[in-house]
Amino acid sequence: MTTQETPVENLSELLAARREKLEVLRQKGLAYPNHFKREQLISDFFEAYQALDDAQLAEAHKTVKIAGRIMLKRVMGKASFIHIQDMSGRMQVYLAKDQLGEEVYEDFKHWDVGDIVGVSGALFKTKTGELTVKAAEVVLLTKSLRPLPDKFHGLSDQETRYRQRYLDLMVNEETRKTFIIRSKIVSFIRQFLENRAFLEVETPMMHVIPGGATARPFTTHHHALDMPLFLRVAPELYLKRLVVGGFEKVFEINRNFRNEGLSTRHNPEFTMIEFYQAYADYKDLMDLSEALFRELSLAVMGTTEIEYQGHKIDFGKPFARFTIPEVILHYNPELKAEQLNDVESIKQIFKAKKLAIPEKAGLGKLQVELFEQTAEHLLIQPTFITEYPVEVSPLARCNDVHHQITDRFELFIGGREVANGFSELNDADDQAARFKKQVEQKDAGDHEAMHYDADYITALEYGMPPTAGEGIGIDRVAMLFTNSPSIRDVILFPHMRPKEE
RNA sequence: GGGUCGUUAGCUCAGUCGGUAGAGCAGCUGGCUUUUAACCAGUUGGUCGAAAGUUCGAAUCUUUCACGACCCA
Repeated sequence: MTTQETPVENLSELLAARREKLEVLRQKGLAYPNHFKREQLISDFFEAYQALDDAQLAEAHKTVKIAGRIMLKRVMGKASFIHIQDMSGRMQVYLAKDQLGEEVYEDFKHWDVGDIVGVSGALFKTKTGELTVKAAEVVLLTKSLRPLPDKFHGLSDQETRYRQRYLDLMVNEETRKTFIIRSKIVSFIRQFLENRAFLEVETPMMHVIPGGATARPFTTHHHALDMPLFLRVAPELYLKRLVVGGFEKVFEINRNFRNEGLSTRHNPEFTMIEFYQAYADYKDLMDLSEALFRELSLAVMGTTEIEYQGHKIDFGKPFARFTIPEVILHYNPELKAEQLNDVESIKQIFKAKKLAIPEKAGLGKLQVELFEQTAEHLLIQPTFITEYPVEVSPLARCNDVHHQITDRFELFIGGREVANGFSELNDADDQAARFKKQVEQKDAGDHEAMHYDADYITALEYGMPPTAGEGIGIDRVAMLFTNSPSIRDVILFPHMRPKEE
C-alpha cells in the first residue's frame, strides 16, 4: 500500500494538526500497532467492582487490560483523566506522570478525543467515588484524523446521523440501544420459531418472475445469461414450494425490495420474516402471533407494556379481533352495515367524507380503502382485522361460507400494519385463475399486479398440504420497541439520495 | 407529486431594520497530580448549502436548484 499524500495546506487546520501528529507516530514506527490484546470488556468487571469501596479495591488489586475510543479528556498538569468507550460501555482512566514516565505522559497530552487506546492497570475509586483504572501502561492504537462531534451535545443533525451512522453510533447512546434491541428482536423471533420446530431457509433474492406480493419490483440484468432479473418483492412463492417439498414448517428472515416512494414508513429495502406451517389455518397463526408478540415484549423489554410515541401499548391483554366491516362501523358510528354492502352506497360515504375514491375498485377494495383511511391509524392496541376480500388477496384461500372473502388477517399495532397472514391457497386451478386476473390488471397498466407464475402452479399441482403463512415487518416491529417515529431510525444505513458535490 | 420548515467554524447553535461574521465545545500555547461537559489565561479557525438577481452594500430580500426533516396525496 502506498500512502496517498493529501496536501496539508488544503485541509482545515484541525485535520492538518492531527495528520502532523500521525506523521510523528509514523516516523517513530508507532503508527497503527497491532500487538495490544485486550483482556476484558468494560462491562465484564464494571458491575462487580463498582460495588466495592476504595479500600476493598486496594485489597482486591484487580488489574484489567481494556481498549476503546477516547470520548472525554481532562488534563490537569501532571495528571489526567480520560473516558474510554468500548462496545460494552464507558470507563474512566487515570493517567499520572509519575506512573507512566515523562515521555509517555508528554506524548499522551497530545492525543485527541476520538483516538483509540489500550490501557492496563489496577482498579481504584476516586474521591468522588467513580470506579477508575489507574493506568500502568497506555498505548495509542489508532490515531483519529477527524474530530468527533461535540462531546456534550453529540450529533443531532439527522442527515449526518443517517449518512455517517458510525458517528451516530459512537456518540449517541440511544442509537446504540436501538440497534441492540433490533438485534435482540430478530434473535428472539428466530429462537421462538426454532423452538416450535420451524426450519430456517434462504430462498432466491433474484427472481425470474417476481411474485408473492402486489408491489413494483426493481429490475436488474444478468450479463452471462443476457436476461432480465427482478429483486424479490417477497419470498412467499418459494417458501410454499418448500412446503410442497415436505419442509412443513419453514421461515426466512431476509430483505425484500419494493420500487416505491420513500417515507417515514417505507425504505426500498426492508426486512421481513415469513413463516409457513402445514396443517394449520389463519386462526392458528393469529394465536401464534399473539403469543409471539407477548413473549417478544417480555424477552426484549422485560414487560408486556411498552410506550410508543405517547401511547401505551399492551401486549398482555388478549388482542382485539374485528372483521373489516366491524372495524369500519366501530370507528364510523354514524354508518349503517347496509351502506357497506354495495358499490354505489359505499362511494357515497367516500364523497360525504371527502375521501379520494380509488379507481376501478370493486366492493371489497372500496371497503379496505375505507378502513385504511378512516380506522387503520386508530388501531393503537394490537388488533387483528379479518375478512379481507378476495380481490386484494390473490394468494389466500377463500372462505368456505363467503366466497368473496378470504381466510386472512392483518395485525395492526400503533396504527400501522405489522403482520399479514392467511390460510394459503392450495387449489392449483383457483391459483391459476387468480394469476390470470392479476395479469389482466398488469396489462391494464397496474405496475404492482402479479405475473403468471407457471412454475409455481406446477408445484401446487403436485399438492401442497393445507397450510397457513404469515409475514411480519421486522423494521416496523423494531420501530415499536425502540419508540422510533421513522423507519430510518431502525435501519443502520437507510437509503438516502446521493449528495451532489 | 404538493405544502411547511431547515442548511452559518470540525460539533451544538446565535446573528436585530440589509451595513461587511459571533458564542460554547473541539484545536493550538501556557498554568494546574483525584477530575466529571474539569477549571483559568491567551489564541487560530468561515466560499454563511449552490447559482443568479435586486441594491452603493446581501448570511439577511427575490428566483431557481441540491439535500434533509415534518405533514399531505
